[in-house]
Amino acid sequence: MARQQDPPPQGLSGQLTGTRLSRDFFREDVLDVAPALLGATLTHAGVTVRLTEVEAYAGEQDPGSHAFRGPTPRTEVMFGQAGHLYVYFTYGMHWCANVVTGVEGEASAVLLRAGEVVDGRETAAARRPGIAERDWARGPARLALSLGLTGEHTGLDACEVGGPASFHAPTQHVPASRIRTGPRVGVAGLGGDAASYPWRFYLDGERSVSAYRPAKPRRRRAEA
DNA sequence: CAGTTGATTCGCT
DNA sequence: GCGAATCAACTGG
Repeated sequence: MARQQDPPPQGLSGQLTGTRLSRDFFREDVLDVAPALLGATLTHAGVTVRLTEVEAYAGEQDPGSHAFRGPTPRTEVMFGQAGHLYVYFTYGMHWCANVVTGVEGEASAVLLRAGEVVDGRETAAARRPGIAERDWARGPARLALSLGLTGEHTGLDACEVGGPASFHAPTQHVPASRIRTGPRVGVAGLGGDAASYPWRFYLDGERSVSAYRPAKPRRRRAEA
């Protein structure tokens, strides 16, 4: 088959997205890739989301990572090639999407936590019936839903030219002063030490990013 | 706005 | 079995 052109990120007679992110971009250290993804876009299934919040997970060295206890059928893709998607199921009902980073075997990945829909709004609206636009991709499960990403898409190579998913760099430079960091959200296995891993990165002042909410230990209902 | 709660399936011990 | 990288709906301010 003839070599396909990089599919234009849809609609938007122009410059909503920058150059496509290559596999080399994702092969770098996850702590470098994660902040560099802020302001970048992910396009899949007719919708483009501009990323405003991500989290870094550093493979087998990271007690918060699904890869911490080594490869399993679920996490196998994390140990593979950078630029592939790792989409996992949680809380009995939600899908969340990551992109694998680093060298093969390292199992690091960036969780895509929030963004704003910048193209394919009709499609996104249909996928998020009755939900306010600012909430369409606010939160990892909502973001995956807006993009139509589920477990079927785990292992999908977002760097494959002509493939169904692609990342593109921000059109405008994102100043470092707009990037904030903080503890990761809802991560178990850290023994309350989430603050030791300030690997959540977000753009300050974005409506699609809510302020950090400490995960309050769930108080078992009504004492006495 | 902040805080609380039930929903519901899978992965791993 | 247990608990999860969460969400939507609801309450009260």
